[in-house]
Amino acid sequence: MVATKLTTLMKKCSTVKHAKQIHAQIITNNLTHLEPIFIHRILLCDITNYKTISNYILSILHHLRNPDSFSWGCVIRFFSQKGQFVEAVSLYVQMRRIGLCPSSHAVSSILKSCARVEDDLCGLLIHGHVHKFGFDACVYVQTALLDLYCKIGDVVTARKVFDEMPDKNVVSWNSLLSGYIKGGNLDEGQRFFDEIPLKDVISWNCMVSGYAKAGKMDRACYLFQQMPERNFASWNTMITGYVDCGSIVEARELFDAMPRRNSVSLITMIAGYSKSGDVHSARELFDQMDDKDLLSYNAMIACYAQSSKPKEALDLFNVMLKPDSSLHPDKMTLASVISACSQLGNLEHWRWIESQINNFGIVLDDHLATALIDLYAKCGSIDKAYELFHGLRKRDVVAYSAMIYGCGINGRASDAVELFERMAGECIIPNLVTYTGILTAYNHAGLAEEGYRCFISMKDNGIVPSVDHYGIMVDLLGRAGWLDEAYKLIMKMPMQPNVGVWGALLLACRLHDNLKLGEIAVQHCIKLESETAGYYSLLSGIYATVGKWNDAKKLTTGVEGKKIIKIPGCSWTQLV
DNA sequence: CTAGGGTTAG
Repeated sequence: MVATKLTTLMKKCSTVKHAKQIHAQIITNNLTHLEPIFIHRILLCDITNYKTISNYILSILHHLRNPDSFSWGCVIRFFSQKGQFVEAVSLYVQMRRIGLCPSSHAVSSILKSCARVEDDLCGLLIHGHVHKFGFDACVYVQTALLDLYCKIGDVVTARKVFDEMPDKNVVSWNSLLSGYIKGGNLDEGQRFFDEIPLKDVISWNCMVSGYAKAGKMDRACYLFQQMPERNFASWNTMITGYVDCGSIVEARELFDAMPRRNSVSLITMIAGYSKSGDVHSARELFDQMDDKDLLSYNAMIACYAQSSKPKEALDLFNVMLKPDSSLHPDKMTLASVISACSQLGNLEHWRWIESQINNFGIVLDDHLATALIDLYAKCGSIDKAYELFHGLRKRDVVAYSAMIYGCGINGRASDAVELFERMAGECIIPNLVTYTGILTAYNHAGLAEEGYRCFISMKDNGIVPSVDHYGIMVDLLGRAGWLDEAYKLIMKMPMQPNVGVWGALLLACRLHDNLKLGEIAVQHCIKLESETAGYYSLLSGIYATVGKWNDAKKLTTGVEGKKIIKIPGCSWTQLV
């Protein structure tokens, strides 16, 4: 019997090529009545190339002589499961236009799609269909409905749906539990969790995840230990929890204690090490991965970019692009790569990045555009940066900060101030980075008084200046010749001044030939950093200017070479 | 229904 044989083959089918062969045989044997079943089977295929298979599935659907509710339902479920939610919704609309009644597959899938894109309007419309087409007793549809209400934040209605369900399975319980947890209602969640008649591993994971996300690791750990069974997600949730509250050591202990690890475990640890600044350990784990996927590369490249290692980030990006790797970079990859490029501040990278974006068909979103704004601004093309900035869908604190800093380093202080004020007008609270930008702008323009006023106003926004902000201020006051004020500011610092702060004062002393403060500054500089040649050179410069030739000579004897120190708020300054 | 990734400074 050909039909039986083909059905068996379809069950085993796992590639597009194979599916097409079977499909051809169905056509030649005139077995088109099998096609709805065929679609159902192919949906079970585990095929990695979603794009190709999506188009193929659609072409089958459109070539069916009589596509019925079942066929449509299968296809809609396929798109929903593959994360193509918008496509799924559009297919549902098409199906309704033909006048077909939706199957339970179609309705539950479309509810899931609405939930994922948080489209409450479409969701409410489908809620009507649930009654209209008689799915009040279908546990799948009802569960999808209650999950939709959880996802759009309406737990009360979700509870109502739940209470009216004639049948409930563990997924229904878990969905509502997840709704309570997501809404931050841990106590209510715990009470509900205790009521679940047959808890599965997901019920437990959900509860553990709730405590972990709230930073209550003690409670999460207590539950974790009581779990009757654990899967990858259980362990990975705990690791994420420890990483998020900065306990990288505990995270690692758990990671090592896992009976088996998957790529999520490794990526979570890599991101954790990245956050704690341990690039070496991150790379060690990355190298241990057998099959590195896109997300592993993204995590490692991001780690380098965030740890001021742009060169390494770009090197790894190039490894990823090797012809045999078949990995296709996405927005996440490019965001880190752009960040790396702008750290290098090299104009050549600009064109290269643009070609990469085009090559890989990456569509700019606000995140990526913000990274590009930074790149353009650092390359001195403030107009291009502005162009992108105006094109943003939503301008957040990061975008404003990048733009303000960009104006600052390009000597456009008035633009920076205007942006800063417009930002306040939009009720966006500036953060530490924003103040670094605006103070840098004042510094570059030599606007000491305005800069100082801005610095003082930081506390109005509840921002505590960091040591770097003090560095910029000392530089700003010092360059303006207000050396005593700069020194007083250092004395009032609530934290230990670093070499950047004292270096800025020393530089200002050289600029204005202030020997008294210069000697103090240089003492602190050499105490904080043993490489002292540059500091002594500066001091000897002051001695020379004020005519103390002997002191100058004493200092310069044995001192050779140049020293580069970093003064926050200004560019790399080479001191001779 | 549970677990992993991006942008601003230094």
